[in-house]
Amino acid sequence: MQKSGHDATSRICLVLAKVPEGRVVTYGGLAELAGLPRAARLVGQTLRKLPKDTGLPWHRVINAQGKISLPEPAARRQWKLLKGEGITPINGKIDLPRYGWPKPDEL
DNA sequence: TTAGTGACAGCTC
DNA sequence: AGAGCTGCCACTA
Repeated sequence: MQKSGHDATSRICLVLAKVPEGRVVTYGGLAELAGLPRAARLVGQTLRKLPKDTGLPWHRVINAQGKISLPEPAARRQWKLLKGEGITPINGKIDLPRYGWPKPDEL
């Protein structure tokens, strides 16, 4: 959303916007889908800057461990949003193989 | 232009 | 299984 459309930020937002409800994507995965392999950290920085009124599903982004990477206050909100979409943590973690996106095939 | 930083990931102990 | 260390990429000062 800023300059043109070939900025890392823009591409990340574009891919993020494609993440369907009830699914989640890892930082690394999102980076890769955005054409920025190994740039997981950049995704974090980018998401962090997103305005709060953004329509992007920022809450569907979690780390490769299936956990929230945000600091406490925000972490709770993210969990709540995820649960609101039907995503329930198992043992405090999200089952990526199950909720991960994209998914080549639906069971 | 160089150095420092971060909402990560992967490997090792 | 959990904690720690290192690597990586793009961004900001």
